[in-house]
Parts: sequence; structure tokens; C-alpha cells
Amino acid sequence: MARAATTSDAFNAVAESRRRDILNYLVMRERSVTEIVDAMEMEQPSVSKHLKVLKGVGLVEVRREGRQMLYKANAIAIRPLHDWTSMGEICAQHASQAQP
Amino acid sequence: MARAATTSDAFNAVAESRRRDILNYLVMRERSVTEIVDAMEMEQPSVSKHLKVLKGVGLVEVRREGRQMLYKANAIAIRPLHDWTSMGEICAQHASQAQP
DNA sequence: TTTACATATTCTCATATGGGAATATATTGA
DNA sequence: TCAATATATTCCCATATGAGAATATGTAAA
Repeated sequence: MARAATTSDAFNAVAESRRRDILNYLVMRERSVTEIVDAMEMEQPSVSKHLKVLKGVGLVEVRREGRQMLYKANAIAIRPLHDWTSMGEICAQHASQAQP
Repeated sequence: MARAATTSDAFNAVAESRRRDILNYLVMRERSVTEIVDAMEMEQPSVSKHLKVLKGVGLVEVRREGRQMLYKANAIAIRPLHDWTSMGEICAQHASQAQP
């Protein structure tokens, strides 16, 4: 069974530039896999696998509509990363506790 | 020769929880490698390699003092990551408009 | 010098992951 | 039921990386 997604998993997910591209593409509105494949220049299996990673850490959500799977970005899941990277701005204050 | 560090490199660097631990530890003040090794529970070679990665993307700075190398976090380098993850806040506003 | 200390690098091993081709699954329509 | 479409999964290959042991390099002290 899949263990719960950690902050490391989320950082790993966005560490891939292709996945950041996909996320950016999904911020405005939901898109089918085919739309994503056409927008990015990748094969469909690669896109599906990236989407699986993003979904695994909750960075995207998906619903089925007929034969299509419609993906969209899930903003809330980016919060922990945004918060952690705030460390730099408040560097004199307490550093947040490390998370596995 | 090393190519310029990219945003992906920076995300990759902080994707490792050990490196986030180290960064947190270096936010307060500079530390020697030995101090880091004692604080984290890792072997010295591993710490040195993590420091090399962090240094490669500019997330830490280092100066020599006698036999010791003193590392400290470089807050500025976290900015690109913080900025990128701000995408989430924009999307979150959309989400909260959609469902108050 | 010689010795001890502090850190970096090299080596090997195991594992993780991306890409793409081929294939499987699911849904719709004829 | 069969064919077409949309997506997911599996397989293989190449590459990247972390851990730790052993070793190398650099610096200070005796």
C-alpha cells in the first residue's frame, strides 16, 4: 500500500521541470490528458506517469468525464512547500521542524 | 565544468529531507561540518556530500576558519522556490472564490 | 618534520526513476 | 458484440543518487 505523501514527496514531485510545466498548465482550468500531451511535448505514457506522481502527492485532482480524465491543480497541496520556503524570509526566526 | 544551477536543481536539493534538516540547522548560525555531523545522525561523508549539493545550488555558503569549514544557509537562494510555490496562492484564491 | 584533526573525495553497491514501445483497461458508439 | 477512443500500466534500458567504507587532502600543533 502507498504510504502517506510527505513533504519530501511533494518537493520531489515539483523537482521535475516537466511536472512543474504540467502543474502550471493545470492551474487555470482542468484539462484532459490528451490536451496535456498536446501542450507539453511528451508521449502519453510519460504524461500519465507524471500525473500519477502529482496525484500521489495531492498536487492535482482528477475526475472522469466519459472517456476522459480531467486533471486540475490542487492549490492547497502546494501550501506546505510555500510555507517551508518561507524559511528564507524569516531566517532569524524559528526554523520550522524537519519533517520526514 | 558545472552548468549553472537551475530551479529544478534547487527543488531537487530541498527534496531530500536530510538536506532540509541541514538547511534548518544552518539558518540560525554558521556551523562546522563536525557540528552538523553530530546534530544530524549521519556519517561525515554523507554530510559532506549533502553540503556539496546545497552549495552547488547556492543554498549554503561556506568559509574556512583554520581546519574547519563553516557553513551557513543562504536565504536569498530560496527565493525562486518560494516564488514558484506562490502559484498555489493564486490558485487557492480561485478555489476559495469557487467555493467560499 | 611528524602527528592529529577536519573535511573532501572516491569507490562500490543498491535502489529509484525517466523515456518510450507495447500492451492493457475502460468507455462510447455503431 | 465489435470497433474506436482515451487513458493507464508494464516492460526494458539507461542514468542518477544515496549510504557507508576507505582513502585523500588540507591545516594546525608538538
